[in-house]
Amino acid sequence: MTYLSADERRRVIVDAAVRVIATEGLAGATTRRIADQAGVPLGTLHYCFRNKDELNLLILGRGHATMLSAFEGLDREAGFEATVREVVATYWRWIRDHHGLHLSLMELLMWAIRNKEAVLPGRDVWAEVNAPFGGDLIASALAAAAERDGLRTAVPVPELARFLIHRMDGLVLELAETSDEASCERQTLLLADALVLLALPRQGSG
Amino acid sequence: MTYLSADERRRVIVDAAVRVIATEGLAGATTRRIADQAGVPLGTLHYCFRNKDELNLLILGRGHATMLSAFEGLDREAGFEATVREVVATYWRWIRDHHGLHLSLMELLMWAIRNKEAVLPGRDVWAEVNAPFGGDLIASALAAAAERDGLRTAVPVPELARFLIHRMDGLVLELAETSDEASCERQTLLLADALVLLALPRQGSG
DNA sequence: GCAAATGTTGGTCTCGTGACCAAGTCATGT
DNA sequence: ACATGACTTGGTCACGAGACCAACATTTGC
Repeated sequence: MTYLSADERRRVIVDAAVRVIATEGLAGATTRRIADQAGVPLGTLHYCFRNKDELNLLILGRGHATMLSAFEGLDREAGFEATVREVVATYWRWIRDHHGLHLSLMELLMWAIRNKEAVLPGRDVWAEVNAPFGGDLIASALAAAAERDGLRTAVPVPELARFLIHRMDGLVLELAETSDEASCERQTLLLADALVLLALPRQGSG
Repeated sequence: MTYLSADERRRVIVDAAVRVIATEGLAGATTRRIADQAGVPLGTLHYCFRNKDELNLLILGRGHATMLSAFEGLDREAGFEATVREVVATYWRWIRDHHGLHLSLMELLMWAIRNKEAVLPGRDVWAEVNAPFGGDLIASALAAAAERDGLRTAVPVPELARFLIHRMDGLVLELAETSDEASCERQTLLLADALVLLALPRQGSG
């Protein structure tokens, strides 16, 4: 095994861990299996990480970062409706192509929620792990698009972003349960429609 | 310990298991803890259930049944919009008041998905566990309400029902992550609005 | 080119925990 | 009193986490 800096080695192990957890689930992602997948002895793993909690958090971070990268190709010139549809479609494609991983990230998220205090005493797991992703990227993309259109949305953009993100969370379960890609894809179209309708100023109310 | 029929004993244990899983999570719901909570020795638990998988499935079923009962008071005379809002509000109240349980049910669901073949070889976990709940109850309530209004929805009612159910799934995570009830409640209002907008026949398209 | 720091190996040990089972005991109806 | 079903006890077996270690390899600074 080649010589790597501890940082590089950590990267390699976390990558392997992401692979393991995507296929085996959180419960099946034992330190031994991860070490095995990374091609390093167990001792190395304990040399690189204080404990499994630390590793888990890094997996969560890496997973979200991977997801983030799916949104890099977003068209930053498009109008509001086009942007909504593009974000939803991109998100959907990512889930479809990585649903094992996304499911596991949800398991990890639940784990983090349940072990908040033990894992990150006093800190806000959610804000730390997710805000850079959902909170910023999607909300700001939508806000910028709305601004380009001179659109003052009927519902605040951050609320629309959360609506989008968490409907997609539901979709992960839906896909895992039914394995019906066509139906799930139809749901994403529905979601895009809904977001557009919610955003447009309405006749009836303010 | 009093003598009970095996069926009664099973009921008691499943009840205890639901309590344990709601507070400790799936990983923390060990046979020992469950037996402890039920006030029976560990052996009794293995006397009553073939194995833990069987118990898990029963917990899942009980959890969903509990949830089902929240919808018993639905107004079966109301129109479409009122029914949508009532279903969403009822669902939301249940989640808010039982979010530990709902979170655990999602963990169990993931477990069932990952162990499909081992647990229910050949059978469809999802259809068996969830269809009686979401698929039937909510979809049929909405369909009946639409019919009362003479409303031919722009989107098929079953799709609206799935949209509703899985947006609520996302909400469970959202609530667990943020603990921000007010924000989550606003999201439910948004969801109801979206469903109504999606259902109404639109000007632009067919 | 040498020494010190850093990373690697592979193995072992303990500790806790989890699922599960076999053989026994007890209650209850007949 | 005795058969049967209901429960108890005490254990087995497997496995994961985490810690430790002693020798070995590779860099890096000097």
